[in-house]
Amino acid sequence: MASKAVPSETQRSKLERKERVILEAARAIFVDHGFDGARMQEIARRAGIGEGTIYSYYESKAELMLAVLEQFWDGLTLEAEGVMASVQATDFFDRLQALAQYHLNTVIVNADFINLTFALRRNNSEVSVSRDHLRHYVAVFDRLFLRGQDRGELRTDAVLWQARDIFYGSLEYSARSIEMTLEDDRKPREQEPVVEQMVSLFRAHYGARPEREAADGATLAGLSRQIEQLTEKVDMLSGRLS
Amino acid sequence: MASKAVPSETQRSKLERKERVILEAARAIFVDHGFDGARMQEIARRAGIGEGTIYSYYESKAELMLAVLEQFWDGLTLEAEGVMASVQATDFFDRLQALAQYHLNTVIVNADFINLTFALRRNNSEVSVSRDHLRHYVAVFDRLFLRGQDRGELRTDAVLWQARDIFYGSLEYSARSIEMTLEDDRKPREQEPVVEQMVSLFRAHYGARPEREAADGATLAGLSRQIEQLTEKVDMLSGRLS
Amino acid sequence: MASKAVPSETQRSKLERKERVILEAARAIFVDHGFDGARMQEIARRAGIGEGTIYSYYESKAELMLAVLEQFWDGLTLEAEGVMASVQATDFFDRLQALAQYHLNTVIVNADFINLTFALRRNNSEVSVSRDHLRHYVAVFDRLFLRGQDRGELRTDAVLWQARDIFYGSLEYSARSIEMTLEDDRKPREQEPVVEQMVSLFRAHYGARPEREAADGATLAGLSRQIEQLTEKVDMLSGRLS
Amino acid sequence: MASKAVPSETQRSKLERKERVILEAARAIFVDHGFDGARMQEIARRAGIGEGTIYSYYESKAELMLAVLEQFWDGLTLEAEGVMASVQATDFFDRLQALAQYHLNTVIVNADFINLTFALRRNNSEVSVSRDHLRHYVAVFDRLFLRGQDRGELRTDAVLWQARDIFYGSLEYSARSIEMTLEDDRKPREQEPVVEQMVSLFRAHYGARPEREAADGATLAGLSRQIEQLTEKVDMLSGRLS
DNA sequence: CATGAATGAGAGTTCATTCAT
DNA sequence: AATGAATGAACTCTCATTCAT
Repeated sequence: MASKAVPSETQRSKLERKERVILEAARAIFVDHGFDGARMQEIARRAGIGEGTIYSYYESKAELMLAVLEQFWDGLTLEAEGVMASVQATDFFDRLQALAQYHLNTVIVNADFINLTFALRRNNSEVSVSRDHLRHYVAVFDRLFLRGQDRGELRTDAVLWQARDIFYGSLEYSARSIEMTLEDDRKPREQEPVVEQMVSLFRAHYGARPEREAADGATLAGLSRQIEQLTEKVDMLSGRLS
Repeated sequence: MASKAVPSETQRSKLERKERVILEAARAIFVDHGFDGARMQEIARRAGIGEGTIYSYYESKAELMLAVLEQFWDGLTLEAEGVMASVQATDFFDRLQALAQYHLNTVIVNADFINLTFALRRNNSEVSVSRDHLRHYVAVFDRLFLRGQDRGELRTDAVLWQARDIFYGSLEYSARSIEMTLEDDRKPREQEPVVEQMVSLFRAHYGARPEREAADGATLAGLSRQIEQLTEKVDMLSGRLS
Repeated sequence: MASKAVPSETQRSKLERKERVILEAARAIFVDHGFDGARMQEIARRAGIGEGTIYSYYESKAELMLAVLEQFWDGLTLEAEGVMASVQATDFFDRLQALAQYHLNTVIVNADFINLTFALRRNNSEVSVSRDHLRHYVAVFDRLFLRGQDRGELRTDAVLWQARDIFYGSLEYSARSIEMTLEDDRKPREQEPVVEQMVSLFRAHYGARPEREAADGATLAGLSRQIEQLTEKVDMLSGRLS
Repeated sequence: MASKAVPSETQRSKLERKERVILEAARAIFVDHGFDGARMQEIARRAGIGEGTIYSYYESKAELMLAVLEQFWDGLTLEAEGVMASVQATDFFDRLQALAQYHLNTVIVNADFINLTFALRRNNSEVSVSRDHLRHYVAVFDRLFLRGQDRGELRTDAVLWQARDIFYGSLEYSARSIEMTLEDDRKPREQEPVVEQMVSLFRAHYGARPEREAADGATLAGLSRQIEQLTEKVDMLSGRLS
């Protein structure tokens, strides 16, 4: 950088490439051995560089881990958005199925990192992925859900946060269960039923019901939502006062 | 002589007490710093004993961690069973609410350990809590659900594993969300709505529906409860303002 | 001791018996694992007593080792003297053969201790067997040799210390060689030839030679013995082949 | 780049020099305190390097000790061969005297290591110098002796292994005696008489006797050698059959 | 006197980080 | 900029010795 006034594009891209190589190597090693179990030497060897070189890209092991985790979550977000973009269907439930499929598989494949992200948030203040990175990921679901409501496919009185918790929570719990049965049982649990059941739960529970009693039902549901919104306002007010 | 052949009750209980002290200290330190971050010296200091003493109770750090984790999960199971035993109601949904309440709170308080349990299962084969310990815990839900089906309160075509995944998965995900809002936001998410929404999800989705007014009745009851809570909040708010 | 003015014979002998038990156990463990490799706990367990008890007999591990070593050398001396006493023959060379046989076997069986004795003399000033104990042992040879000179069986111009060095040194070196071939070779070196060659060396080199035919006689006798041994081997071989 | 692909001669020799420094320091500390008594920290301090550095040259304390011991024995072998090469005389006994002188002095100076070598072979399987290293050393004597037989200076019926055991065994035993008198006595035993007596023993006992009865003696000796060769053949035959 | 649970200093070893080349 | 040899603090675990019972 300092050696030339304007680093050529080649130099810049070279550095960026090396940074990617380091991140990739670090990711592989961190996944295999966890944060404490990973050794910088092994990461360097896998990246095909010297140990010291890592330190001209990242200040410490913790910072490297952080970069890996943030890249991981950003990657997830991009992938999830890619999945949403590539789904032809406009129907909410078809799109939900695609997202569920993607998320379930992702969680199974990357369970280590998802665990690590939250495990490290607690007892290693140095390695704490910012909430924003995590929120961006779940925002994919939020957008899908809100659009479903806008399009009249979902009940308008549905509570977003609950739907979100159910969606991600159940899938992650299922992933863990699936993985545990993989370890030594004969018949491992499959992924498809999990996805299907999730979609059918959403269809039954959050799907709009265009039937006759809609009037009364809608009235009650509407009341409920109004109350909830009011509650929220009161909460915020109370928050400001404290 | 006699003291050797038959260790007196005093001696035996002394040893057992010391073992408990060690486990308790170990648990505290492991929670604070994770497995690798925990120092045996600190555990010893907290237990008020010498470092070497730990090793006459547990062969290694890993074994100690394992004992802590298994004791933790066994404790959770016992507590959950205790909660179920102490709930007077026989109604499935009331009992479910009690269990959800307990689990949500437990998961918030002990998120560290739950994370640790699964994080260690992956990259530290030495510290791997047996599946049985984990299964015993979720069996509490399974028994409750099956009984609900037997009593005709739940649809008999419901899939147990899905219900279980939704129950535990959503609650744990919610707990994580709640905790993240606790860290630095003004208005933390509350536990009660999570529990209530979970119960009402089960009621709507898994509940047997013999009568048609049930839906309305339930909704009205729910509304009533929401209003009550809102009232309470407004009261508190006005209390603060005065 | 203090509890009664005069400890009864029973008490005294009890203590002595326990002391013997400790020494025996210590010896076994020290031989198996060396000084540093031996653990006091294992010695106590083998002696069938508590760990602390050892310390009321010996101040430290080093002192215990010292006691073991001194007892060992005293035992060797007594045994060697016993061998000398039990040999009927008065002929020097017959007696020498008995002593050589005993020493060679002893050195093979107790090589560990002999090594340990001298290894510890160097780098562990605490565990240093007094020279007297060692001298007492070799004095057995000295007396035998001097008597042989007195009786006119040995040249009077022979140098005692050289004869002694050759006797003990060669036998110990042979023992080491024999042991090394024992480890993994098919055909281990035997003890008998070593003893015989030692005796014949002494006969030839230190024996008084009054008669001239003695040389021939001795040679012929040697040939006769060699032929006998060969016959025996051939017999055994032909036995196996049949 | 160039520095990586081809480590300059300077770099290579630097590493080799450091390795020598470590070995030298380790040797000094091991000699002073024995294997278990030696502290890695002290070795590092003496070598003027950090503790961890040792471990990039040797995997463990045991491996370091092994390297020290093997270097020691290889060094002895080279020195002994050097002594043999530098002796002008072709006469067997002159050459033997040189070797005896060298060995006796070596054994006195390095008694620690020789003891350690064999002490560790027993109760520490990790630190066991290969038999080959030890055999190479004694092969110096074997070659000298066989050449003496070829040149007609030594009796052809002499048994090599006995001569070897006597040579090395006596000298080592003498060394030990000399050392023990050094410790606190007024008049220490000297080295020269030991060497001289050893040479004169060989001259008298193994030297060829060109005197008159040579005819008869030779015949008898020849018979003896024939028998011995036959014995050896029978042994080999028996070895093959087992 | 005998015990063995408790101790804690000290051992070998690891590995993130530094820095001379 | 890149390297990897060097570092040494910090780790887990051992075990001779002590001492309350």
